[in-house]
Amino acid sequence: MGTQPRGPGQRAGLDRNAVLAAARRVLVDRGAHGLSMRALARELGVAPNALYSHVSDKNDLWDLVIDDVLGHVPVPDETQIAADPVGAIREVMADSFEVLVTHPDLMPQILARQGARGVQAQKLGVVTLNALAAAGVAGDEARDALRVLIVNTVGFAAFAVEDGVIPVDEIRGNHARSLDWLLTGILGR
Amino acid sequence: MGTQPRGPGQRAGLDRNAVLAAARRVLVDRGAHGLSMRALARELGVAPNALYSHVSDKNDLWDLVIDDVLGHVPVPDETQIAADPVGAIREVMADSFEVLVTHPDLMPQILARQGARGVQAQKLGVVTLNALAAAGVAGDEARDALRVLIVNTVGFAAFAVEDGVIPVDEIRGNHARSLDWLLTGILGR
DNA sequence: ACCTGAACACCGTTCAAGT
DNA sequence: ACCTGAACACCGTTCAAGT
Repeated sequence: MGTQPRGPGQRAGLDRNAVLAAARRVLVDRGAHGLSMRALARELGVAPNALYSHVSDKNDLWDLVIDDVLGHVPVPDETQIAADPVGAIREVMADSFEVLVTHPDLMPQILARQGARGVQAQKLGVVTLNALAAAGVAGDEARDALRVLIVNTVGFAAFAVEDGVIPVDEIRGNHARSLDWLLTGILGR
Repeated sequence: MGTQPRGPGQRAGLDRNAVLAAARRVLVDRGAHGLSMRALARELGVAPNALYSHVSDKNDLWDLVIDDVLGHVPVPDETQIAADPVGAIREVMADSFEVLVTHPDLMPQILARQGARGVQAQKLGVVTLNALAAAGVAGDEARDALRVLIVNTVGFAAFAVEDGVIPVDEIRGNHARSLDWLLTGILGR
């Protein structure tokens, strides 16, 4: 729409939030594979290196994007956890799977950074630990259980590659059953 | 060692096996991240595009490398499976974890191709299904169980990134415990 | 502080040509 | 059939300079 090219020193009016918003758009349009610094700059109508004023590097961008995605997972409230802790755990994991499976090509990055350390990720971790405690699982066992549940859910989401031979419905079913099995084991029958 | 540069038409004496062997070397030296077509060509003292005579593309190379890695997992024999099927399952998964954790940065690729379809991968799948059958799990349930066990094992191996804050020993412990829980659930207490 | 231009050291892959 | 040279369309990141 007639955006004039800028010379050196002319501002584009970017900030960390605008960069994230653009990253979201590139992510849904071109997938995680297509989310490059240069493609992101193109989306913003900006020189590639301009991004480094708002993001320290691509790793920082990944952290931003991943926690943004995890922010879409609904968090069960305390009364719900108290009423049905096991149901709450099942729900968090099922909801997480649904959100994660939207971007299966993003999951490798999540696993490779050991489950994401962002604000949203930690929030999900805390409520799951609370639910486990309410279900009678605490201490080392709870930490183990949380990690197993995360690896399982992220792993199945990663398993659901776009051009995959296996339909997502089937993988969703696998994930649900794995949840049953894990909870049986964790809760000690 | 005085290797003369070749002109067009001069053979380098490559074959699919030599390419794989070089890929193995690059993989241990520079990691999965450093295993590029160009780096592989450099290792072989050959032009980058020369590889396309022995490998259809990089995806094909990944398939080759992944199945090669999986080939290092010891396969339990039939008598062992018959004697202690559950122990055999536990052993295959633990052994797989040990082999896979050697190249944690390779695991994202494995998950993204839905568990590897190579010869070695299928062999491991068949013996695990046999062990499940011997333990009384068959049909759909066995197929589900196999997939859950694979996702869990590959997922934990992916979780063990090199520069990770979490030591491998701890992740190995998590994996062992997750195996217990899963088997408890799968075998119906 | 926020941006551009130019550059560096990379990628995967294709196409034409040589033997 | 197996290889090289050259090229195309990309990467992430840094450095100097402009306002």
